[in-house]
Amino acid sequence: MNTRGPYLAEIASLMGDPARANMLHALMDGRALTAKELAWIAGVAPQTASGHLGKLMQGGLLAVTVQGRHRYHRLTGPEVAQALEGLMVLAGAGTGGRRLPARVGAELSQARTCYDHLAGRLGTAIHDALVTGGHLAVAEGGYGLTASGEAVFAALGIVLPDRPPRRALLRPCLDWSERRPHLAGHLAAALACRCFETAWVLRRKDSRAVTLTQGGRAALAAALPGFVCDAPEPVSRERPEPAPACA
Amino acid sequence: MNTRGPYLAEIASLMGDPARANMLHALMDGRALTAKELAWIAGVAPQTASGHLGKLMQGGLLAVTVQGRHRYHRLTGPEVAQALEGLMVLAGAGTGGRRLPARVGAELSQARTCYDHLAGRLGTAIHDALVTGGHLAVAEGGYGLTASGEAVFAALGIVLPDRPPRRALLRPCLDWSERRPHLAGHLAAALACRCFETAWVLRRKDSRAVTLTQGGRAALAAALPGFVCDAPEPVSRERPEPAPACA
DNA sequence: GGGATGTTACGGCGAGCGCCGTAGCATTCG
DNA sequence: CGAATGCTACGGCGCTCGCCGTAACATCCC
Repeated sequence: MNTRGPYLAEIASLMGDPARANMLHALMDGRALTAKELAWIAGVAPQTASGHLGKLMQGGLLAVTVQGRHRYHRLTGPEVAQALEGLMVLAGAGTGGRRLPARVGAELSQARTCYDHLAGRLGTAIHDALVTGGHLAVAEGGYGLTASGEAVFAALGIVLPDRPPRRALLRPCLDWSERRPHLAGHLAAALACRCFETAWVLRRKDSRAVTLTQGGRAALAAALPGFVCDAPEPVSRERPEPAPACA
Repeated sequence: MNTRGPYLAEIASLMGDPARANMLHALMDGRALTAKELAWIAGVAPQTASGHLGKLMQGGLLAVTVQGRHRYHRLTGPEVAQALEGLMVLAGAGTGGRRLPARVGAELSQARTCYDHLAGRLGTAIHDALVTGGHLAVAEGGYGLTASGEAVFAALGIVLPDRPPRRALLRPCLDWSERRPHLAGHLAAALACRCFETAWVLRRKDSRAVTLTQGGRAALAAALPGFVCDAPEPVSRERPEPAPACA
């Protein structure tokens, strides 16, 4: 008989409430937010949000770090983000595609963060350039780097871990807007981090959408021959944040 | 603001009902079942099941093919199975691991089907042997084969498609029980199909668990040096089905 | 054609749960 | 210390939705 269904339903129903789904979606960029921020994002009162957050924590989807009178909530790990992405692939295809409100959809699918790495056309462009350049090798739990690949990351100013990290070095992650893989994993996170540090890529406020600057485009193309990303300069309605701290 | 949350919640809540989750879980082996069978699996009356199936179809998760007075329901595609697997990774980790009822869990995590390919320890063993043998190459939308890899599949009696199929040739898929990747994609499906044809692997009744026979172990090891799978011969409580038809 | 089977449509019952108001606890700041 | 802020606990309201009984329709078998 079917013994796993109930557990599956337990997790899915946690994500199946609009308020909770909004919260989880907002946390997919890997940052930690307070209960009040999440309440605002979900469009409910703080008391309601508190209840939701409790359930999500009990379900193991969220972890919390207390800092003074603030409680910062974050996804417990990349698996959670990946599960959410898997659902968004279906939500995007949904009843037949055209469900993204035009502008927001365009910005998000152009370039965004996915948990702690880059996604959207930008993310898949990086993936494709590394693939066609022969910089990736199939390794135990995902991708590894060839010699030329190590050179590319060195040129980008990213130091490779001397010991293989617990988390996979690089790993494909299905992009819900492009329906093709982008790169996740330790190095993908390091790359995203580097991009924010150097202001090659800028975060936007209240959105997972990000912006590739002209400098960033040049820097990536220099270190990574074959990189092309059609992302246009932003119309800059709301000005992007200055390079934020990078944990 | 957050515009994708609602769509995400819509899909997740479809999976968030125990009855529907059981149905989806049962369909993850890629076969098509009738409404009555699904009703029995979910433990509800046929009328109730009909309602659930209607919702799942409207949500785009299920497709139906009518055959006489029977209506066969199946997942609309591998994306659905992958989204479900993503959730099962979380459900397995859940509140802390030990949630699988011992025996069923052991059988399922030993070897099972995942939509249309092999998973569990068997699936990851095949993946690992191909990786360490250097038979896989990173390709556009997933993995490709090296020359030696093509030889392996030829030795297994699998003909490679002469034109690249729409679906990725090979693609890693996170295994919820092993928490490591196994192989999905066109060739993985072909391999599973071949395994059932030749009775290298036998399906079990009413379960996604499968059994690697001695002959299968020998055949895989012969074509794929480095393949080791600790799967024991089954205790054979319920005898496995004879090799079923393979679409 | 008549009965059996598989499936869907409708309606009412009941429970679960999301929502917020009030209240209480911890932390920070003036 | 007292006020303000962030968050959680509790309780009641209201609505949704899962469930099944009855009924209707289509298909198959004899």
